[in-house]
Amino acid sequence: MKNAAPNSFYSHQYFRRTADISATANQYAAKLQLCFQRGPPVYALAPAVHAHMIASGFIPRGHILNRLIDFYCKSSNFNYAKRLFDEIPQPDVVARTTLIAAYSASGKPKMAREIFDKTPLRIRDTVCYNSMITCYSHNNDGHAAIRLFNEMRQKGFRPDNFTYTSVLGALALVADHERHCQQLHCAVVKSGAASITSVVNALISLYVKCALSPFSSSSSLMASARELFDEMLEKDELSWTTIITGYVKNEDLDAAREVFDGMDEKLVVAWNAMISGYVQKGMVFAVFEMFRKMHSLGIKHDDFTYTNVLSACADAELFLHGKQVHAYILRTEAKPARDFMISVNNALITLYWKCGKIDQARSIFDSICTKDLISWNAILSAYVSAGRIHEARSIFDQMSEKNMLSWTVMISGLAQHGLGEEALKFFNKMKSSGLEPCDYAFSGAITSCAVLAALEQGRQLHAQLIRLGFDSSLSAGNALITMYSRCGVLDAARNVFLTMPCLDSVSWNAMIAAFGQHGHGAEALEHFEYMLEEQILPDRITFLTVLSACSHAGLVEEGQNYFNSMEKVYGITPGEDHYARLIDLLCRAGKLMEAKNVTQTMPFQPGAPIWEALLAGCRLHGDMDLGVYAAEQLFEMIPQHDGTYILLANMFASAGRWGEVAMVRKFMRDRGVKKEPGCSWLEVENKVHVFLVDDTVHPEVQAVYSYLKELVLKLRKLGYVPDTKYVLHDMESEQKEHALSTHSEKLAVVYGLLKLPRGATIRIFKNLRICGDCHNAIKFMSKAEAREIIVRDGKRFHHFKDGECSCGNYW
DNA sequence: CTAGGGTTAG
Repeated sequence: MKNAAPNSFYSHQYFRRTADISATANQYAAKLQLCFQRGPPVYALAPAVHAHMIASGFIPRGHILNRLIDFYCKSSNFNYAKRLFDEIPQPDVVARTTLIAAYSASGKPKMAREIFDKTPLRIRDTVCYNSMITCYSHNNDGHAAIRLFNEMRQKGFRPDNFTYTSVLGALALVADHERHCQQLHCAVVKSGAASITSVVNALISLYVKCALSPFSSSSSLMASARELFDEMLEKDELSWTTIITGYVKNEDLDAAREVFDGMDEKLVVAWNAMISGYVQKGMVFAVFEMFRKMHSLGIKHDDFTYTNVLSACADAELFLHGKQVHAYILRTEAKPARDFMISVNNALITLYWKCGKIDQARSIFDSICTKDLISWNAILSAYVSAGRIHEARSIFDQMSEKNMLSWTVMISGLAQHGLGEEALKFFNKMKSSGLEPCDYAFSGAITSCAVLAALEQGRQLHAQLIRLGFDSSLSAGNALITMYSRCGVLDAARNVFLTMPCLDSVSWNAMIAAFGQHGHGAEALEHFEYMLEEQILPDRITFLTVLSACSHAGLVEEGQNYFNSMEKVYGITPGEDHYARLIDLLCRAGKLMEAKNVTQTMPFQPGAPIWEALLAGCRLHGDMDLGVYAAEQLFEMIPQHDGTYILLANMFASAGRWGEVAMVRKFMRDRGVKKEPGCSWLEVENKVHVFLVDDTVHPEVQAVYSYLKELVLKLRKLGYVPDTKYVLHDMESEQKEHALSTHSEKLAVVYGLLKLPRGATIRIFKNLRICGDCHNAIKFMSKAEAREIIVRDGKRFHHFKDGECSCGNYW
């Protein structure tokens, strides 16, 4: 808050003391002038001054009325200002310019233009043109601003300092090349404006903006900017901060710091610029150092300083530091000032939720008197990030104004919590509400397609993305890698990965996970090594994907080595999820005792994921005793989870111990645990077809059953023998074979064979893990029908071709 | 009445 007024200004005392029923026009003018000098908060006093005028029967006209209108505009009482304006029979150019500026500030260039066009040419002046040019520039329409500048000169108006400064700002919006800078630089010199400080400042900021463009060399343009700065005859506050922020934006903090250190009187703005540079680079301790130095030098922190420091704490999840800063603010700032610090409160909401304190974030939110859109979006993100979707929805519904971010937060939040259909509904609603989705919104929608395995829809989104020019977006690219991979098109995922202009750890993690899920362990590990070569540091997720990849491909030793290197080489302490994957890795290789040892030597008590991995390993290798032990632990921890019962029953069934199988099933019944029914689906002609186990719902299911019957006879001739140990019920063997033939994945594959054109790959998705007999049968189908069949089950992908599966029967 | 610098939401 610039020039914050003393507190007494918030009461009407100031006016009451000087109030005089016979105040003259000159006295009112003086009073308003005084308010104007005291800074922005005092604009809010317009109603008080106006009330006094009304009470004393004074009718404001001319200059005084204009100033009153200006004050109403600036204290966001715009509607009232407009009413006063409309009552003037023939408003002069000053009144009109005031309104143009107000429309400009509230992002309504069309309304501003309307006032401007209705202003007769004979009363127009340079200031009026300046306002309109600035309005275009503020609303990102550089070309319109430049057109108006040319028009103004054509009509004989002389540009002044303000004009040049504004127009340079507008030119910066459209210029992105070194050549532009040089041309404009020449034009400024020719116009004779090159000695005006504000014009040179604008020129410097033009060089800075062009330096940020990917088409030009940052260092040479910044060198030119610096030359302009060094040669300036009269530098003002803005000259210093423009060059400092220029360096900060171009990520040259050392150069910024050098200029900063050379300032005699360092302004708050300059401090804030430096701090924001350190925040963006994640240099938290440099941020704190600057914050403390300001304090010890007696330079007052303002709301920009606070928001910067708080966001540094939020990014680094330094909860205690953030809390201390919060306490410091409450101690230091006078109470009335707090209402003006909405940005600080918004930053506090973010601090608290990023540190996992959702309810504290909520109480900050509730304490804000006049919440803005950022407050609402911040609390929305808080609930979404915590998976509290219900509360998030209720916040979303309460919002009177929503912008792109509000929608995007909802879309990506729903997608990340597996609510793909809902997310896509929001994406479509957003479009129909007239908002153009940004690349983040797209990445949420694409993630939903990954969740739903909706390949066609995902492809369409990809096409739209390219049309809108978002194809170089990092977040959209990362989402596409995952989407194509999870829809079974590994090649497309790799193509996206290869054509992305830059990659971050998320991109690498997504690609490594894709190779891993498709059983390409070697490529996954190869990409991990490439990632290191590219100097991208692996994170917790990287190791989860690497360990999974090793597990899926049976690379036990490699996996163990990577696990051991986590802490030693990369300083990442393995969490429970990492241990669960290590155990999974060991179990699959039959090293059950080693896996059990890990559970005993781990630095924490084993939880459900650990026992689940162990139980799955015991089922695979028939270790009944250890399996039962693991299951008992799981019954204690998550008694309602159906997976435990199924794994245990499967384990007994494959050993032919039907008594125990029946017992497990009785347990399930007694405890009211329901098995999630098997369900498979595939896309045919852009429509999703779902098959349940023993399906009777799909309209064409009879044709599927009869073709399946035919097919099984054919497969038997090739050597297929139904493996009835995968049927959990104890029944006659013929019945068992029938039960096998109703599995949803078989139905879906057969539907694909019937409906998809010859040679087209069949892509099936299943909610649970694929059953052993189906796995075997589909191998035979791929040979008999000469088809590539890809099945994504609950854990991974199986590529069937020529009677073989990419998983090597190892899943 | 008009210009140019620093902040917060994924």
